[in-house]
Amino acid sequence: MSLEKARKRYIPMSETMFYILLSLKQERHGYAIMQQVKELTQGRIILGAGTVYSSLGKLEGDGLIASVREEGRRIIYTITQTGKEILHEEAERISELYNNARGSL
Amino acid sequence: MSLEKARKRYIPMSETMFYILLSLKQERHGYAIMQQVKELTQGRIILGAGTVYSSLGKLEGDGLIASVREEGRRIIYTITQTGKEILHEEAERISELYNNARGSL
DNA sequence: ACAAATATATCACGTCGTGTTATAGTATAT
DNA sequence: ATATACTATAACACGACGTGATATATTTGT
Repeated sequence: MSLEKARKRYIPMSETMFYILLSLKQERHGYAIMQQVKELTQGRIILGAGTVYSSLGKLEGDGLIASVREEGRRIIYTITQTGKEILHEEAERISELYNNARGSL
Repeated sequence: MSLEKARKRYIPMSETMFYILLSLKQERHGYAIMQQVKELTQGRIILGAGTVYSSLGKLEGDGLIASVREEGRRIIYTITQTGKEILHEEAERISELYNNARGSL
């Protein structure tokens, strides 16, 4: 899939995709992502296994993440350059959203 | 639909739903919402007619907005108390998202 | 040894956003 | 006056996504 197409599909990105991508700024495997996202959101977001592994498949297929190695059953992923660019754009979108949401806090 | 069910369905809320709900803090009709959202996002979000009117139907059916009156063909909506509460929770969620996203800006 | 936690995979389901098409009134320009 | 663009709402079909459920297997703790 082209970067252009990836951009179209991933902006706006779901909260789930965003947190998975964010957690992969450091190398991690699926199960560790679940724990990291739970921690980042103080337990608000509990990702199910189905969510994590299907999301990883999509993100990898679209070139936003890549598997770097395997450790036994574990498959270790990391974010790609394309993924970083899209994450950055996503952060800008969230910033805009935040500025518009502040008045409702 | 109960408030409890509405909360479950609307958190996390889509960006589209959020902006429509936000724009209804002041009374507005569908077409005016399209323009308001375009303005709030500096042209980034252009809502299609299908998106706006189907979203208004869902939000009204779930009690987050209500039609207050009609002016010819125009149907004027406003946010309800339930809608305000959910909008507030949503703003809190976005705030958390923003704090986690800042490192990627 | 047994239970709980770790770890991945896959399927079916419902919801949502969007493009498209349709319809029609209103305002502006030529 | 008439054509064009803008305003305004409605309904449908489609694809993408998030999730729960289920299955399987390994490892760790008690």
